[in-house]
Order: sequence, then structure tokens, then C-alpha cells
Amino acid sequence: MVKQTFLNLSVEKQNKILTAAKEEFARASLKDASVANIIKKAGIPRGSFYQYFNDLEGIFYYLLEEHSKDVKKRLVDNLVKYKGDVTKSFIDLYQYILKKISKEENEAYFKNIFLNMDYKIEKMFLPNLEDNLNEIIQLIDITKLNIESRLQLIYVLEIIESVMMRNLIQVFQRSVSKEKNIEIFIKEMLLINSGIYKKGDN
Amino acid sequence: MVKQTFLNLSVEKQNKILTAAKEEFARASLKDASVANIIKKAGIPRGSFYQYFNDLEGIFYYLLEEHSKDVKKRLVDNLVKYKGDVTKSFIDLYQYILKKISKEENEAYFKNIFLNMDYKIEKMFLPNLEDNLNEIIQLIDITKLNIESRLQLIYVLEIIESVMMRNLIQVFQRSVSKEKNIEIFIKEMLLINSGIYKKGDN
DNA sequence: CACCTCAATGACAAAGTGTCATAAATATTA
DNA sequence: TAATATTTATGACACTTTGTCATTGAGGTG
Repeated sequence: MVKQTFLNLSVEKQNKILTAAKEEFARASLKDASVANIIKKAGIPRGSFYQYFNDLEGIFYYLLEEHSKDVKKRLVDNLVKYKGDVTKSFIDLYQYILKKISKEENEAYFKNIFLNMDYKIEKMFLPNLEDNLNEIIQLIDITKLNIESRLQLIYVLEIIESVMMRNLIQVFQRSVSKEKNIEIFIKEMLLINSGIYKKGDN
Repeated sequence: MVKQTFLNLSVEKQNKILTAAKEEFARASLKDASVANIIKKAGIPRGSFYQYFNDLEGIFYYLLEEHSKDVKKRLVDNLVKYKGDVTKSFIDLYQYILKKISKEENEAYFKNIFLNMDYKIEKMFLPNLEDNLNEIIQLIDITKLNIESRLQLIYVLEIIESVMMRNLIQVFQRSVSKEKNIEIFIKEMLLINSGIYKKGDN
């Protein structure tokens, strides 16, 4: 958890600490990173760190939250732009995230995050369906979807998010080009759209 | 990594250590568990532990491997039993895993695993598609599937595994009964089967 | 018995964690 | 302005854990 003390700090000092933290998380996963390294890089005493955050996780999730907000905003924008088309919105979102995590200055940082992505981090990273459900659901055009209830729409969103996340992780896991990776994601989305079973056989 | 020295030990001694480790991993996640606790519980000196395993992860993944083998066997059995029907095979597999992880004596252990499931653990836990692909693919009846290539079949399997895994995690994350959880998984499988888009609209 | 191989042992250095009492800085009030 | 209250800064400290390593012990073999 971030503490009020940190938020009271000048923006410059905040940034100095956040930058140091990001460097540390670019060097090592949450599991292997250390408070010791962050304070060394930021040039602050140990005690200060613990005035600002509860622990290492605190600053890790604080950093991650920025991206989370950004991703959610893009999804909402997309749903408006594509008039509620879920598939188009998520394919665009996928490309947006991919571009972001591939940026030179972010790559090592996101590599550590994605290769150690657990479901707590995933929940933080993606627009949290449980919290923002209503806002997102309202924007979706359900007339094209093969669903009969709000609950089924949630299932659809969860399936898409699962598939999206796994594909993003594979960016760092497999030696596949960005272009190929997008192609695979789109193909999987199309499979989900049309169904994996032959029509009529079900 | 497990070392040969451990495998040379008597089965009783091996079990004493594995039991202690399982207790520790029932108490805490991989991140929070400690070698110190395992050796205390097992009553072995510190040096011995490091003769048997490289580190904590070593024994963690060694334990997990047992389940991995078991799950893979069940999937193969299912594919035979259900004559290559992917959906039926995975729904049965899902129920099998759910039953196993809900067992009294396993619950705390699996809770820690699933709530801290990252993609490295996931890869270990599930029948590894990359390693066992051929064996599994051969058993699948593709005539019912809406696919045109071997590659698409892999996509289908990956989608199913993603969805399965997320639902398993939610057993421990959400306060939903086992029955309801199975129901949701089945509904999601049916959605994937028939497609999330209305037929003809695509 | 002498030798060899492999297992057992626990002291140790290194590294990190989170806390706490105290000092310093800043804000508030009289 | 001076006194007081609040907030922030600091680093020493106790504690926990890790992985190593030199030494000891046990069992088998020629």
C-alpha cells in the first residue's frame, strides 16, 4: 500500500523514487527485487521508504496502477470508437498494449512483469471487470453477440481477457515476432467469435 | 531441481521431507515459504536439504510434478474414453481436478498454489502442450472441429486451457460453490464451442 | 584393514527485512 | 515572535533467511 506521506512529497522526489523502483523491477522480478536496491538508487534512507510504502509490493502495485488506468481508458475509448464492437475493441487494445510493452525503455520492466505474471498482477493490469463492469458493459453492442444474459456477457469478457493475457505473456516467452504474435491473437479471437465447433454440429 | 542424492534416499525419508514441504506450502505460498521451516518440520539439518534440492523452488516444482503427471494421464484417458471429443474430455478433466484440489487434506496446499498461480506454475501444472502435443493431438477427433490446420488446433487447446485455468483459480478467489463453479466452466466451454458471435453475423 | 564413495552436519558470512526511538523540519496557534 | 504540535527523516538494531563449505560419518569393496 502507498501511504499518504508519499503522496505529500514533491513530485520530483516522488519521481526519483518511482524511477529507482522501476529500474529495480526492470532488473528483477517482484520476487527477486529488494527494497535495499531501490533506496540505494533513489538515495533515500531505509526508514523513509517504509514511511512511503508498506513494503516492496506496495510500490510495485503502485507503479502498475498507472498502466492499469491507461489500459482501461483505451478500452473505453475503443468501445466508443468501434460502436460497441467487442472484437474490434479488444484487437485494438491488444495492439496498443503490445506497442507499449515493447517500447525500448519499458521492455525489461514489462518482461519481468509478464514472465512472472500471476493472477493478482493480471487483475491489477487489466481493466478490472468486477469493479468497472457497468461502465464497460453499457458500451458494448450486444445485438451482435450470441448471448442471452448479462451473465453470459461477463463470461465472454472473461474468455477474451484470458486469451489476451496468455498471448501477451507469450511475447516474452516465445521467440515470435510482434507481427506474428498479433496475427495469432487475431486468429484466436476469430475462433472464439465463430466457435471452435462446426456450425450445426453442436 | 531435485538432485540424485534425494532420489537415492529411502522412500520413508523422502516422504518425511516431502510431507514437511507440503505442510509448509500449505501454510505459505512459494514466495513466503522457507527452507528453514521445512527442515525444522522434517527434522533434517540445513546442509542436507541443499544436498537434496537446489533451493526452495526445487522441492516446490518436484511436488507439483506429481500432479502434473496425474492430470496429463487423465486427459489422455478422457480423450480415449470420449472418442476424441475435446469438450467432453476437458469438462471431465475439470471436474477431476476440482475434486482433487477440494479434498480436505489438499485444500490449503492448492489454495496457496492457485492464488499465486503464475504462468510458470501453470505450465507445470497442466499437461504441457508443447512437450506432449503430438500424443494429445493424435487422440483428438478433429472432424467435429471448425479448424483447418494443426496450428488452429493448438490455438483451440490453448484457449481451452486458459479458460480452464482461470475458472480453477476462481474456486479459491470467489465465494462460489463447487457446483456453481463447474456450471460456469461448462457454460463458457459451450460459448467457445458455438462462438460468441451470432451465426452468420461474422 | 585400507580405501573409496556418498551422505550428514552445523557453523558461518552475506544479505535482506521491518521497526523504532530520536532528530529535524514544517506548520499552527497564541 | 515564540511556543507547540504535526509531519517527515534517519540509521542503528534485532531478526530472519539464505546458500556454502570444510569436516565428519557410514557403508561397501577389494
